[in-house]
Amino acid sequence: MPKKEIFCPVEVTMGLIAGRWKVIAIHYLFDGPKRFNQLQRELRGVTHRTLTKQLREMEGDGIVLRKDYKEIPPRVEYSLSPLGKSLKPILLALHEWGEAYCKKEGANRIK
Amino acid sequence: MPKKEIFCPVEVTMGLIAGRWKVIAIHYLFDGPKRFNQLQRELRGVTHRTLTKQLREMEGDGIVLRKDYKEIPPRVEYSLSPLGKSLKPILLALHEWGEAYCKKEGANRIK
DNA sequence: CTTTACGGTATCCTTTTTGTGCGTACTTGC
DNA sequence: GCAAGTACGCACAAAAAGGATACCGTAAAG
Repeated sequence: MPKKEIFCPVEVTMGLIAGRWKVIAIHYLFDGPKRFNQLQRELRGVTHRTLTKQLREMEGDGIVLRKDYKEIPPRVEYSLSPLGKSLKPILLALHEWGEAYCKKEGANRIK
Repeated sequence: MPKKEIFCPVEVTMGLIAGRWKVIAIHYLFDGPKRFNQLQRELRGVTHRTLTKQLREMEGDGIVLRKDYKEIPPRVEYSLSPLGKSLKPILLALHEWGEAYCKKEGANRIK
């Protein structure tokens, strides 16, 4: 999205979670800390470049934590910060609504 | 967003409301039906082309209704469908979280 | 007679986002 | 000794989103 002045809190939140893989990444991170490649495999389809970018953005926004163990071969763990965990109600709301929507969609297709 | 297979309901919902002006438009439509130009003025900054596109997409997804009065000069009213209105909890969650985030941001800046 | 408003469509262009593929430094397993 | 895995960075390319502008037909206002 191009830059735009944001006045409404709703947009603030959207600005932080809008990103092709962010919500799903957050979703998976609710299971607990994950290593980079583990996450990438779970998200099936992200390239490392994109995943890195989105995780780093979320780190910058304070919703994801990055722990670099400085080992060789590299080991990096991503996890949700408390702020990130506080997104749970939103994720739940999105999930619930999406599920209901899909059911309705299915029902409509039968007609 | 480029095309991508969607497996998770969370993504379904995000796919429908991700769009530069969609959530704010929905926000304003919670006030009641609005005419096109009225909405455009309220959203300060959208071009009519973009607003048209986003409204039509939402119409296609079933969350917005479009009533064309077939008058001259044209009169078209947009409103939320019941499905659109059912997004309220999500909007509220986004709003609440965004507000809390902004306060925290402000607090951090003072440090 | 000109301007303004309405609700768009069509065309072109810029910005933003995401993907592709290569390179890296080092270790472990075969 | 060679491949595979780890967590990226980087240059380049493609795709998608959004914006700028012109135009349309009609009518009311000035």
